[in-house]
Amino acid sequence: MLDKHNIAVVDDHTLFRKGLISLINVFPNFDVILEASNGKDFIQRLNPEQLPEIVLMDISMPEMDGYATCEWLKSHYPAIKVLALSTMDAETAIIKMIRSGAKGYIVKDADLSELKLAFSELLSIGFFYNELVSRKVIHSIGRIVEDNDAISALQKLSDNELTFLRLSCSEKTYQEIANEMFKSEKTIDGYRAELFKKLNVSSRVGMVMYAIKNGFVQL
Amino acid sequence: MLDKHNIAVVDDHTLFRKGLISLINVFPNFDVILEASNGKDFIQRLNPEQLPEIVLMDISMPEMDGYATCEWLKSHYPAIKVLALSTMDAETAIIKMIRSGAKGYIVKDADLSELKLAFSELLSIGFFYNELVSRKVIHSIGRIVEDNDAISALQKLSDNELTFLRLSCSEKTYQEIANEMFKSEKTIDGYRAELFKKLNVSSRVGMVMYAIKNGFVQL
DNA sequence: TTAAAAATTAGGGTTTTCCCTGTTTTTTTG
DNA sequence: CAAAAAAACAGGGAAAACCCTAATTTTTAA
Repeated sequence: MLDKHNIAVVDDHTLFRKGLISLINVFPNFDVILEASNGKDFIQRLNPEQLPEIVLMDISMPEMDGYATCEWLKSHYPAIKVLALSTMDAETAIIKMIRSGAKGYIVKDADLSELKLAFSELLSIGFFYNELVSRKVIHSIGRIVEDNDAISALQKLSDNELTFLRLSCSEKTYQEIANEMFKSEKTIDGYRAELFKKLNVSSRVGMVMYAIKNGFVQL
Repeated sequence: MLDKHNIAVVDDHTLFRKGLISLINVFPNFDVILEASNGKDFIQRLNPEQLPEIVLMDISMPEMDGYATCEWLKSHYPAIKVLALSTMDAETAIIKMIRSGAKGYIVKDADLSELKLAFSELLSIGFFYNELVSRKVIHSIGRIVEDNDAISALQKLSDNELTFLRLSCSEKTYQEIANEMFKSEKTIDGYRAELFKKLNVSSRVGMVMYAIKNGFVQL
């Protein structure tokens, strides 16, 4: 009898999670020993006596998202490998997740063989960067080399910029946003200009779409 | 040996679909006989010799989405019951799907027992409206009664309005959109005004957010 | 405790968006 | 065909968004 590898699955969509677990348990050498609906839930359930080797983790989750959970794991259990799982193939999401310490990235419409491959690679060579991820990463690095504005997407936004960004995803005017943030209109105009640069957009619509695409606001 | 009920599963996310199928096949009296990755694929694979009784169908899919597929089924195989499956609990999505002929609606973070219940109800009483759906529907009807602007969200948009809406989800100016559509700026301004009314918004940002939220554009 | 850096505020001008009202053209329908 | 409805187009004006440059205040760090 071969020893099975322990897997954890963290995803807020119950049906998806249960389905995934059911699929994984069919693999002869993998065993799901832990499931959780978000990062906080996961940390609570994590039993130091029986740690998973691999955590299949969704990015967008309530309470505590994939990025934060990944960061937490990196500092608390660096040996545990996170395989990020997402519908988004947005470059920033992938880069951000890898920066947070994920060892691999797989999209939800991958097929079963790819998931199995990802598990194997994670255990053998410690990471799984498929063609999609490689392409995005190279693209990102390429852009950093040829145009160092483009790190922008990964630059952190200040609290005020973030608040402004969120408030901009509405029908409020900049003036109204200024009032709400107790700042002058000119300050808000500064946030706008700064965000346009950082996010590489040139209109409020572009900014809002960026915010939605990258999960800064939820609809 | 009891006769099993035939199920079809239509979802573009392979991992999710496979997982779901694996889950359903555990149910003793349900059997997945057909899977497809979108509406077009589903219609192609549909075998009149062996029709499913229930189709578990995602809403947002490439090529042909849940609404269109549902409409097609309503006119071609009215006996087949569609159980809409979505991450969105947006009111408009639910209403729109039900209008398209879906007999039930279930969210992806429902639990397994709810899925089973939905199947049973569909077969016994022909529909499954859980508490969530009922609430949304009632809310929607309520709004229609007290404020008949609100049907707006469900009013159809003309082809030009739809094209304009999609093009607006970008950093293009209205002038650029006008050129692209070979229309005068004033005509485009008319589309804008009409959409503001229909979608009940008052700014381009609001319009764009509506479009994204309701799947008129994908990010 | 200063010098440097970052954040906030300002002035002022251009473009785009928004919102009226009304005319002309095209399409639909009795 | 003629009336009605829908679509396209227009003028013009106000508000909001956008985009410079630059001064002042606050924070950071040598």
